[in-house]
Amino acid sequence: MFKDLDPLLHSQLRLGVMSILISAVEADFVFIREKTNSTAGNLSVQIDKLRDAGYISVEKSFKGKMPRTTCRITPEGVTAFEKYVEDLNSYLQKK
Amino acid sequence: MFKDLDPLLHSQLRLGVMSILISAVEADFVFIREKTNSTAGNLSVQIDKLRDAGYISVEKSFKGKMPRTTCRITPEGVTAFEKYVEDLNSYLQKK
DNA sequence: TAAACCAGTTTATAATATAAACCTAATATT
DNA sequence: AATATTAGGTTTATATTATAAACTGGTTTA
Repeated sequence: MFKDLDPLLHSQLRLGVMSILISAVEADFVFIREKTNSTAGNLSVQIDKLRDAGYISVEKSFKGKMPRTTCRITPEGVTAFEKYVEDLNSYLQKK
Repeated sequence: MFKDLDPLLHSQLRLGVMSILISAVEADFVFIREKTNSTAGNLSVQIDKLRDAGYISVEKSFKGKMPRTTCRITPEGVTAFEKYVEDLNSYLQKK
């Protein structure tokens, strides 16, 4: 009846990160932090988890002299996100 | 950009319980346990939380000699569920 | 009458999310 | 030129949550 929901995606902040990345080519740390209204510490941890799962790739570079962290969704991330959305539908059928 | 998700509903098991109850007049403990494929202990805890929040009502009776726990969704529960589904949509927009 | 079973509850533990504290370097202030 | 402030994070500690294990009270079966 109900599909198991990917626990990595069933988290408000990680889902927000994935939601941003699925509709953008890339997004940097500060942009994501602002859009998700999260703290840097929490975002840092959640980005690590998404990267460890292979759902996103993370690239560190410099914008001028300042560090910059850029995230992109991977093909596996796209697949996982789409599956999550589909699985979620098993819970949301209206009466 | 993203709506905060009601933490009480953003839980696989509690969402499953609410999903069952929104489309049924009532459902008993055993039925819910089977449909959600959960353990009795976990379900007991999650049902308490939903009841404490006023999202469901819980009635204890006997079916013959055996105890029976029947759950129903409350109007507040319906409202909360509908809001959750709507808020969730802010995360699920497809590219 | 003992063993197994049903319908749960309580409690302990594991997992997770979040915030607080910290780090390194750049820029602005006195 | 020192000192404070800001930027862009990371690490670590704590609070919350989910889950499983153990237990309770009663019932049915052998």
